[in-house]
Amino acid sequence: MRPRRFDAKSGCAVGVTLSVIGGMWKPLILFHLFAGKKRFMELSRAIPNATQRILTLQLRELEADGVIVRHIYPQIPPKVEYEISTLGQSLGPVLLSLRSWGKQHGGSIEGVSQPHHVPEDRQLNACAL
Amino acid sequence: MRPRRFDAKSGCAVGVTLSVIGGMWKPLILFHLFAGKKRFMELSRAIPNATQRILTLQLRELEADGVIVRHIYPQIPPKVEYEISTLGQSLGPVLLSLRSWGKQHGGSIEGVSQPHHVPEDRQLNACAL
DNA sequence: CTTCGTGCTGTCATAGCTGATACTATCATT
DNA sequence: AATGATAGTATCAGCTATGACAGCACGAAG
Repeated sequence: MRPRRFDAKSGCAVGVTLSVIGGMWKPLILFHLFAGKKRFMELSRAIPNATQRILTLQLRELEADGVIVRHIYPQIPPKVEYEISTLGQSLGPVLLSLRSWGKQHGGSIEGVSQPHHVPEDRQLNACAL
Repeated sequence: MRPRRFDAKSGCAVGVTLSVIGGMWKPLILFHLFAGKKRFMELSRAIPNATQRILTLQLRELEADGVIVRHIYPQIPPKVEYEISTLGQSLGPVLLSLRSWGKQHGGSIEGVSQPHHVPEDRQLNACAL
């Protein structure tokens, strides 16, 4: 009775997938990692609106779900790289599907079509997804 | 700055799509409606774990997003039918994509693979999606 | 006259997700 | 000695989604 993240509780396969990609920043992270392995601070800079704490949490969840792999280099200063796993690769088409629907029909959705007055610091966030 | 439901805040198209289908019972509702138009109580009986209030809210959101259409028959007792809209039809492939990924890889995801002690009344919820 | 069915709506409560801010350890650089 | 970089933790707080429960308006059925 502990709703794991999203709606895995639905019990259906759709819920499973949503629980994996359904974090506030998960799609963003995934798309960045699809472009290649990245270090923690690279991701942090790429997604400035997510605090480091959130980023850590989301990365841990993605890792726990097996869609990304964490490589730790025991150096000083520490170095950690995140990489899409094989399982993560298989999420590609799903994310593309979600993206293309959002692109095609997003304009029809009210509350999204009017970004009215988006603070400039939020623009950085507007990814090319 | 009002996070509409899910992560439309992400600003990316994926977030738009997730904000549309990303409710606890939205996928379930959508799949039931894909099978044909349904009355409110039919949906309520088909998804017994969702309270009527939640069902109403989710249906309203889906309607606001334009993916379902609500037909009101001014009768006594009232009769309301919900139907997938044209826009909603276009969500079909997306949901199928999500479902097939969940089916294929859901087993690898920990925390989902062990439904340990699912109360029987929750089983009804386990849809064939 | 009381109950039932329908399609909601209102109130209250809770729990999880998210955010801001500060802090840590270690070494390199200045 | 002071600062910075890295990869996070810790703590506190709030928002939001979800849930349980009750009520309502209206007519039909008994």
